[in-house]
Amino acid sequence: MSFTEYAEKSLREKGYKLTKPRRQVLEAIEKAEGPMSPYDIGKMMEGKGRHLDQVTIYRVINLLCSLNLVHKVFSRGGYVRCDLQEEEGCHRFLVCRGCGHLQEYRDEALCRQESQVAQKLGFQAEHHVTESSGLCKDCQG
Amino acid sequence: MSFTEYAEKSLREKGYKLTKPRRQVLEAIEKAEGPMSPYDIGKMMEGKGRHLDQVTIYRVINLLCSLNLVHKVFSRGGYVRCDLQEEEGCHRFLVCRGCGHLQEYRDEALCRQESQVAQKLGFQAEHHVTESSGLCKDCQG
DNA sequence: AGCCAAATGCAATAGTGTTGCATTACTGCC
DNA sequence: GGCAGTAATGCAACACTATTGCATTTGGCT
Ligand SMILES: [Mn+2]
Ligand SMILES: [Mn+2]
Ligand SMILES: [Zn+2]
Ligand SMILES: [Zn+2]
Repeated sequence: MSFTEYAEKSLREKGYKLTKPRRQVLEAIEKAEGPMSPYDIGKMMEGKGRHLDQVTIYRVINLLCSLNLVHKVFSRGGYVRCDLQEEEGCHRFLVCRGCGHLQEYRDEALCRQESQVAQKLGFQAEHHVTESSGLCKDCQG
Repeated sequence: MSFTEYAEKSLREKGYKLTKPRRQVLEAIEKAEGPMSPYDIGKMMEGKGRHLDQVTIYRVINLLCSLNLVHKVFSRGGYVRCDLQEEEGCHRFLVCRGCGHLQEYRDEALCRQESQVAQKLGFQAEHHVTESSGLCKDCQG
């Protein structure tokens, strides 16, 4: 199931309407290679003759983020589609400082250890947001 | 050694000038309880009768960030002083969703494991940025 | 005191994000 | 397929975040 298909299914199941702006934003994010800002999406639409209000784009993105269908990449600015459809737990990112390549991953053991370290400090962790920077396979050596 | 003292010492040692705007920003960040935006700092100054240009505040903050004297807290917006003076490695944050309380910590084992997981994916990690959300001691139970 | 590189101030510009309210358009139902 | 009701969008306005270029000032040095 493609990203857009999965996202549309998720929206339906949760009672959200499947509107034209939502479809368009999903399509834009599906096609994009890297993180897109809401502004980028607006420009892309404009380039195709269509028009989407900035506020609408923000609202759509917020919804998608809240459903974990897209994630904000803090170290880069912008939003990317989730590549780990329906995999539970915390989704993390590897960000290559050479080529900008982004990889999403998940690791339960890491979550456990992270929560355990927090516990020692008296903190009850619920969610971990991590972005590691470094070099991807292609950019090493 | 207080935050400001340590920061001023660091700036000197690295050949940066110790200017009035830099002192003022350091003082503002030292006093602040939570993360401050550059705009917040500007308003605070204005409130005290002084005036600092926004651009200057941004430049000072960028410098302090590059020296790891302050950190940006992505999940909240805004910048906080580093509480782990001169402790090597990746500094992480625990962010309470109840009261907003912020705690900075460090854990080498966590870094090792995180880098190891990345390695398995062919990625050579150099730095980890983590913000965990959950409940602090006071906000539990 | 005087030099000068570094840093600041100012002006302009662009991107990010939010709110309120009138209008539109999905969805479910007949 | 039309209709009703609610959810979502469009628009207008606004506030905050961030960057650039250039003229001017100033901290650190001799
Ligand atoms: Mn994900
Ligand atoms: Mn720190
Ligand atoms: Zn790379
Ligand atoms: Zn708390």
